[in-house]
Amino acid sequence: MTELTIGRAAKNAGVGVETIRFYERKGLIEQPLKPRHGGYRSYPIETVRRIRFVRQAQEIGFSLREIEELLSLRADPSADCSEVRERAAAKLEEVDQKMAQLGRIRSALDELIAACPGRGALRKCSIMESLVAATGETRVPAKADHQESAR
Amino acid sequence: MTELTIGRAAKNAGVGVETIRFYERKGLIEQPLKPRHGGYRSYPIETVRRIRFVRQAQEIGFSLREIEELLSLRADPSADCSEVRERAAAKLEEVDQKMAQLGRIRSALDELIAACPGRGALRKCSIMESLVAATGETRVPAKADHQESAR
DNA sequence: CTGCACTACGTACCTTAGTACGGAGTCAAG
DNA sequence: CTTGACTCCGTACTAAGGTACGTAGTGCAG
Repeated sequence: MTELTIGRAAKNAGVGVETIRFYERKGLIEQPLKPRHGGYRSYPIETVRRIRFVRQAQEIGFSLREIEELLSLRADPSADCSEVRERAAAKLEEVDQKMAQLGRIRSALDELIAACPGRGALRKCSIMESLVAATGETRVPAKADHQESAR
Repeated sequence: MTELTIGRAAKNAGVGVETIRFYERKGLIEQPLKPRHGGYRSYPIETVRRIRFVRQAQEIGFSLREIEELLSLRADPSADCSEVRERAAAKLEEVDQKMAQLGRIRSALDELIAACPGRGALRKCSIMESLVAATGETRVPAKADHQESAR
């Protein structure tokens, strides 16, 4: 049997026991309400993977709610796929936006590092300036509010 | 003059007025303690850009504390660069890790979408399965604790 | 010169994501 | 068959990141 107690599962997943119970309450992982050994929870390694996924997804800015949405995406051929496709496509969009932003910050950091030991007059000195240089300045109207239509 | 009131700055940056005050307290943006017009805060468009940066960085999983660290990176040729370089390199590392994870999720979503309308037996049905397939299964010891050395 | 919108400041309150606690039951090595 | 480690459950507490609120002071369009 490849089932783990909550303690072992927590250790393997790199979280605390309480966190697992918390995720269970939140519905992020199915609680094993089957009559388990002496009233103790028992987890398949699958659940450990799931918890790891949750943590990794958090690191890149997904909330638990969003992660639940991700995890609930299932391509069941017997169900109507179009809805799942749509939701998956929407998530993909989000992911791509995150990648783009990450890429901008990455270039800015690169530039910063490159500019660092350069002698002579530096133009790009901070992340902000590198970003502006890298993205071509997002225009700020600075005026033109006062009478707004949509809220 | 290209200075904005807090209300205009907030609108331009896409946040609430209270959020700007909050960021000021946190030290994320410099508070204009210069004797501004009638006791009112006044912001350069630069600050609006900064706030936008904060929001974008949050979207990809940086905390306000980390964002402050990012923003404080400055390649000043007159200061000692090595420390800035080091911190920038560390951040770059973090960014790359985020990108990798984002990439994995992206592939999993791609695969999910591709698998969706396929007739016949589906093997990869959920994000988790696509991920496992994409990453080649991280081994879980499942045993070998009970007597641990390092904490 | 008046009125409404905007601002200041401080404090209180909210949500998200855990963490900690206490008392009672369970397991298994010795 | 005892004892120390582990688990159960419910409730309480934290920290981060805002958001709202009340009172009082500006600013400017009409």
